[in-house]
Amino acid sequence: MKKINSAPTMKDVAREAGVALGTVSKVVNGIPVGESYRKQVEAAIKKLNYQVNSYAQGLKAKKTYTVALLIPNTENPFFAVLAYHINLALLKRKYRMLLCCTDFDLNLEQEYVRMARQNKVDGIIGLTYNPNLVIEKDTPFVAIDRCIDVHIPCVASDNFAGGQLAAEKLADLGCRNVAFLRIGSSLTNEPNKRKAGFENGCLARNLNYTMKILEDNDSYEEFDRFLSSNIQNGKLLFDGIFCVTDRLAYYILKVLQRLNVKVPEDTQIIGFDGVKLFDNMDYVCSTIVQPVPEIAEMCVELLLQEHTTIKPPLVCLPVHYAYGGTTLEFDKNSEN
Amino acid sequence: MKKINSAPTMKDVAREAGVALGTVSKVVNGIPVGESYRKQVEAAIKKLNYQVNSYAQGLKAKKTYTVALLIPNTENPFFAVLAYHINLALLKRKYRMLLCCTDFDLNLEQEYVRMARQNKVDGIIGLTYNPNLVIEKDTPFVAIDRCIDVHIPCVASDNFAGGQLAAEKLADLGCRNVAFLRIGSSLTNEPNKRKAGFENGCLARNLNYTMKILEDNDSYEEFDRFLSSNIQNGKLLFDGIFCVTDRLAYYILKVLQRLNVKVPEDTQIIGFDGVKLFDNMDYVCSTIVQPVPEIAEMCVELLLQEHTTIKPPLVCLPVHYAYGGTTLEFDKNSEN
DNA sequence: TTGTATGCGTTATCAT
DNA sequence: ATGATAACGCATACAA
Repeated sequence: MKKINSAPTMKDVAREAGVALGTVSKVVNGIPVGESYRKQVEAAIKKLNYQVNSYAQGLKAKKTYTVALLIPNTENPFFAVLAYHINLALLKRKYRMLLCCTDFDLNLEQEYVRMARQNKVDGIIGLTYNPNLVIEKDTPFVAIDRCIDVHIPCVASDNFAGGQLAAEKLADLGCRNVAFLRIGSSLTNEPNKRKAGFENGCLARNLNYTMKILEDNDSYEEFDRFLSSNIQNGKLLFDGIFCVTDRLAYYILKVLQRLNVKVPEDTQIIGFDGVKLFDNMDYVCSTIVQPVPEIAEMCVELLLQEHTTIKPPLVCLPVHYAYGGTTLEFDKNSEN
Repeated sequence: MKKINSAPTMKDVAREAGVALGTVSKVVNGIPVGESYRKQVEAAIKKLNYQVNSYAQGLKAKKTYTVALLIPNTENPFFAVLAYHINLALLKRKYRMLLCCTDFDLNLEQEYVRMARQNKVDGIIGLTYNPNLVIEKDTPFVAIDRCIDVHIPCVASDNFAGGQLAAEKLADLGCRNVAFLRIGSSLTNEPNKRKAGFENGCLARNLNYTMKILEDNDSYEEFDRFLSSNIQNGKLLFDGIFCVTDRLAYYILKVLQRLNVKVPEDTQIIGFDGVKLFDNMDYVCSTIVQPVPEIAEMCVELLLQEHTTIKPPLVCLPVHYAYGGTTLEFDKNSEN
C-alpha cells in the first residue's frame, strides 16, 4: 500500500509558527513558554495537524509507552478477557499494547521476550509456559500464574483458596463423593494449587474424593473412559465434580449428558475461571471466578511502578464462587 | 520498574568486531560483505547479544513493521478469534500487532486512527462503527464489515449469501413459519445484508417470515416480549428463527427454554458467526460460519500489498452452514 | 568492497 | 525565556 510520506515534523511547525525548534518541543511537552509563542505554536500545530512521532521520541527517551502482552491465544475466552482488561488498564495510563500470541510455542515465547529487550517495549506481561524462559534482569516483566524467578513479580488468583472453596461449596450443596479432574501442563505453576486446595477442603469437610489427573498431551477422551468406568447401575459414583477449568467443565458436562447423567440433579459440576460465553450473559457453568479486571490492574501497576521499591514476588487475588447452572441453586445468589 | 539502560548498539558491535559502523549495518541487513568481516561481525553480535533497535530503524525507514487492529473488544468471541487470526497472519509476515480496543467508542476509534498517522504504524485494520471516521488518504487502511470509502478496501463475509443460506436451511429442515431477529447498530454495514439475503431466501422457498428489528440501544428483553406475544396454546408460532448473530441466538435459546419452547423440536434456531465456546469444541448453536482465518489473511494481504495496483473496494468471502444443536440433525454432517 | 558522514524527528544542554 | 546544537541508533549515499 502507499507509504505515508509527508508527515509534518516539529521543524515544519517551527517554520510555520516562526519560532525555534526547541520552543515547539517545549510547547508540545507542556514546558512553560511565552504566552504569545504558545498560541502561535499551537495554531501552527492545529493547522498542520501535527503530531509527535513516537518513534523519534522513543529513540531519544528510551521509552516507548508500549507494553507487550504474551499469552497463548485469544481463542480461549479466559485469555481473551484477560487481554481486554490489560489493554484497558494500559490505556488508562496512556500505554499501548502489543499483543503477542505464542500458541504455547516455547521458542516463540523466548523470541518475544528477546524482542522486548533493547527498549522496543517498556515491559512485558507474560502468561508463559517455557520452563527455561530467559529474562534478563533488566527487562521489566510481570508474570501471570507462574513464579518464574524471585525477582519477577507473579500475579495470580488465589488458586488454593479457590480449590478449597470448590470443595466447600460441593459439601454445602450436599455432595458426599466428589472427583477432581485436571488436564494441563505439568509445569509448576499457580493453577496447580487448585488441586491441593481442593484436597484440603475435602478433608476439612469429610468428603470422599478421587483424583483424575491427565497430562498435557493426553486425550480428553481419557475422561470419558474414566467417568464411564465409574458408573454403576446407570448412576455415576460421584455426586460432585470439580474441574480445573471451565473449559474442562464444559467438556465434562457434554460427556455426562451423553452418559445420561443429570446435571445438576445427579451430579454437580464446578469449574474454574469464570468464563462467560458473551459478556453480560450467564456463566458457562457454576464456577470459581477469577478476578480478571483486578489481575489486569495489578499486573500493569506492578509493571509500571517506577519507584523500584521492593516488588512482591507473588500476589494472590481473591476468587469467588458463582452459580452457573451446573450446581443446585441452593445459594444461587451468593456471589461469594 | 528499572529502566533498560545499556543495550548494545551497532557502534558497540563495530568496536568489538574491529570494523566500521556501516559494515555492521550491512551484515545485519544481509547486504553482501567480505566473508571474514561477516564472521567477525556475527561473532560480535552474538557475543554482545546485539539486536537492532526497531525504533531507530523505524525513524530512519519510516516503516515500523507494526499494524494496528481496531476492534471493539476481545470479550466477544467473534472479535477475539478475529484478533487471533489477524495476529497470526501478521506474524507470518514478520509484522507486530498493536491491539486497540475501542469499546464502540466513536471518539476512541478516531483517536486511534489519528495515532496511526505519522508512521507510528504501517497500517490499520479496523472494524469500526464511527460513521464519520476520518481516514486521510495516505493512511493504509483495510476495513472489516463496513465500506467506509471506495478507496478503502472492505473485507467481509458474504452476508447476503449467508442470510439466504439460513433461509434455505430452515426450509430444508421443514420450517414453514420463520422469524428474523436482529439487534445492532443502524449503521450501514455489511452484516445488514443478512436480512436482505434471508428475505430473499424466504421468498424463493415460499417461507412465511416475520421480522423483528431492534436498535442498538433497545433492550434485549424486547425480544422476550415479542416471542411471548407470539405464543398460542403454549406453542410458538415460529418453527424457525434466524438470529443476526450467535450471541443473539444464544440469548434467544435461553428465552425459549424459559418459555418452554423445545429447541430444536418445536422451533429451530440458526445464528450467524460460527462462535465456539472453546476452540475445538462445539458450535454454540447451529450457525452460518464466517471464514475468520480467510478474512484475516485477506485483510493483511490487502493492507501490506506494496504494489499499489487497484484495490478491490469490497471482498466477500464464502460462508457455510454448521450444525450446532439448535436445528434438527437432518444434515448434521453437511459442513457445506 | 569498506569506511565516513549525514539525516531521520526529538529532546536536552547549552549559550544568548 | 528563547534559540542553536548535539545526541539518540540506524541506514545509506558517497568517498576512499
